[in-house]
Amino acid sequence: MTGDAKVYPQRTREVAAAPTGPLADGLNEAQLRAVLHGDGPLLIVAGAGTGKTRTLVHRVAHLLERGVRPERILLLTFTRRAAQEMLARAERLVGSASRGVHGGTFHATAHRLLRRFGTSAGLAADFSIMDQGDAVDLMQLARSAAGIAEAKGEKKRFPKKETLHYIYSRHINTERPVPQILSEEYPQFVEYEAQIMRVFADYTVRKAQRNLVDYDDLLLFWALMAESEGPLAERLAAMYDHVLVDEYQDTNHLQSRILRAMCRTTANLTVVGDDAQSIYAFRGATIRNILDFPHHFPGTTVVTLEENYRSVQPILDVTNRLISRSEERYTKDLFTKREGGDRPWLVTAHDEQAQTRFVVDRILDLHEEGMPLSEMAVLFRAGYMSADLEIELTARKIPFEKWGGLKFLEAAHVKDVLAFLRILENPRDEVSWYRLLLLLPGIGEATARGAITKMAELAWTSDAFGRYLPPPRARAAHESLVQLLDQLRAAPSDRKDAVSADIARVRRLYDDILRERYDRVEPRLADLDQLQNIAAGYPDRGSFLSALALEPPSATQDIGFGSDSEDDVLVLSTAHSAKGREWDAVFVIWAADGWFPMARALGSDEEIDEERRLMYVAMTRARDYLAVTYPFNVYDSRRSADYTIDQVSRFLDRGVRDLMQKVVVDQPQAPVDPAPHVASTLDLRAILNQRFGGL
DNA sequence: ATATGAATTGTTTTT
DNA sequence: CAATTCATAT
Repeated sequence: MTGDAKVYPQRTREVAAAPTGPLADGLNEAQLRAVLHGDGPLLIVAGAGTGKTRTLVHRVAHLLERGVRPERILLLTFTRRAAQEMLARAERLVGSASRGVHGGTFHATAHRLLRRFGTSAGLAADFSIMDQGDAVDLMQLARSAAGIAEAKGEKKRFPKKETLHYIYSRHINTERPVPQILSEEYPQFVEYEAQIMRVFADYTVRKAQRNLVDYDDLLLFWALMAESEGPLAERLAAMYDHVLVDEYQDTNHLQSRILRAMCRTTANLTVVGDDAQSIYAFRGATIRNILDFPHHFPGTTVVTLEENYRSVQPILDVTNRLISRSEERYTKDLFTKREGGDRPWLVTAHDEQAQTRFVVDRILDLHEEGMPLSEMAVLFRAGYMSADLEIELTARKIPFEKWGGLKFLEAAHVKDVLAFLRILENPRDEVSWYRLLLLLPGIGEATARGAITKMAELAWTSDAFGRYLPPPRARAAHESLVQLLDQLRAAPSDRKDAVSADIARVRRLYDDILRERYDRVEPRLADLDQLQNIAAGYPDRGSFLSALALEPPSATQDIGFGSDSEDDVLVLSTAHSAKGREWDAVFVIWAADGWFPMARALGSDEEIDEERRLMYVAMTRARDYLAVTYPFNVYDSRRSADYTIDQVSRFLDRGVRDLMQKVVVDQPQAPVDPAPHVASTLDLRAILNQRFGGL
């Protein structure tokens, strides 16, 4: 590739992907060393755009050609999408021989293993998986059951359910004791240590009683099984001859324990990662994993990939300097043979609207020059920051797709419907019962609790709810729910669209409830239609629910049905969701201090470093064109009626800025005539007030 | 005990 | 800005 103008064939994505051909073809010396590495631990330190995925794919292909059976290879990736993409590319190299390679996320793999071996480790076979929201709900039940004496007048400082869950999750994922987490991160809660521990104990008991497994359990149970003594652990360790892990910098301590246990006999572990792109510390990930890898696995071969195939040199100059401000890292200085290219732009916009206008105008310019929309992306720190842009794009009829925003599985109405399916699958699912009962007219907290207690007494048999006697005002609702559940249980489950049909039945009852409870009814109903479509792709309720918990379809477009009318779409994405992707042109917006880095992520040096790496990830997504923008005046709704003057992000310090071209965008066209001042005695408010007697 | 309406509040990132 | 929490009426 050169810096010359590109020719865009219909489907650029394929062209941008790896050149295929004979195995060794098109690989540089370092990549080849990694691919051909024999047995034993291998650490590939791969900078952004250095062909990390390609190397991993080729290595899988190489192992297969060496005669390793596909089902004895485990490929762990960060997202399911990444796994699929790699396996597809491997297939292009070696054909169908690659089918059968096990691939997926840590969580999905844990799930598979637990379904298969969990019963030998004392786990009930039909457990359900809780997503984060469910876990928080359950934590709330434990929290209120603990009867924390929250003196009314006093500032009740006991942590909220979300915080409790977060602390619990950190404890599992980072393996630090709870008291330590409290004293280091939540000193204000140290005094509640005893109660917090009690809530956690109760939470754990509830999970067991209700046959529920949360995300953290998936990893924890896998680790415990694999590390145990005896035949089960041996079986697990003998399952795979080779384990390969992508994005290793984003794994946590628990995950590294799992890997050590799974590879204890062969030590055939390959990990790929870039410490400079570690952006998941909030989830317990630690760059110690990648920095200490050679120590954990004696005899490790380290291969460093430094040649960048993605970006033009001026972009690399900027990103190299940006990341050089980080402290501890494997030093890599990325270089490229790609010539030409413009220096990245640093755009100071007068305000948010000017920023939006600049981005949209540039996108249209580039598009007119022949760049497809699908080769451009706009990146930002947090989902809500694209709101203004989305409005403008819609107005100008530019098709776009948003990643990592609102997930419709988290929408209340979708969770409501799923609650029905869940109690069918797992009648003991207290969280879902509770949610569902509260939906019914005439049933509130107290009644719901009573019903659940009664059902527990009746040992959760399928007719337990029918035998519960509701108070008179809830009669009708109880009756119709009993009927619905009977119908659902009686429905044939072997039909192809059984799950979808279940949802349709649920909606005969639920749609009316929805209309009552929520506004913006139409889009919500559309979501439910969408849910039915997704469900049609699954053979049965159980697999549908598990899949949903582990791989939520990220955008509605993700779902594959109907709405892919547009082929050439612009991508809007959070920096997190953009990881691992690349585009010809990238816009990083809201690069103002307090927004990127976010104000609330500035607590410690570690957090600031992580924010810097996040910006590094965002900027290194660009191949040919990069623009970083920030608005100067921002209307801050929190302080009423005042503008704040924003500073450019602290990461774009003097040295970094020197490598960029500075552009200032004012208000090029005056926006809609700002209220022509006409003297008038008309007072609209007063007129309206008089109408109602002038209160 | 529930339902409804008002106030408030706090707002990342994801498996 | 929406979702949660809080207070009040039924």
